Amino acid sequence: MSQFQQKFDKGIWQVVTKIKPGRVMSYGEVARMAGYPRHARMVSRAMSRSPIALPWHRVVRSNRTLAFEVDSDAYEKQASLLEKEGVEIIKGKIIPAKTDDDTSLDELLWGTPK
DNA sequence: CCCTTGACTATCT
DNA sequence: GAGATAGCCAAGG
Repeated sequence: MSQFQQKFDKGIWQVVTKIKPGRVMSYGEVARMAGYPRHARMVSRAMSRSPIALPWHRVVRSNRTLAFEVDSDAYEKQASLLEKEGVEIIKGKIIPAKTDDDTSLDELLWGTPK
């Protein structure tokens, strides 16, 4: 396993685990937050390799749709996990659940309020 | 080394 | 809004 992978994976996991229930982030956003711009495609790789339980279902495409084929088992699985958290999926589009907590992910990770 | 593969994105028709 | 297109970049053959 390359050294890049080890560092990258760790960064990605750290970001993904901090996504709150009912909220979602795109692959590109996760990659950027972890400090790896333009590595959206690597995010999926990192998640499938995760040794720990990861809320992978909260990571979606930038256009707010699931990254799997609509008919696939994986799609149904992710959709049900999200709906269980109050997320709505209408016409394939993801509508995040309402929350009172407006703390941004940036604050959670870097403690730097806007 | 060259080529293909993605749980991706941004942009243009 | 749906397709097509062109970037993207590490991994694996």
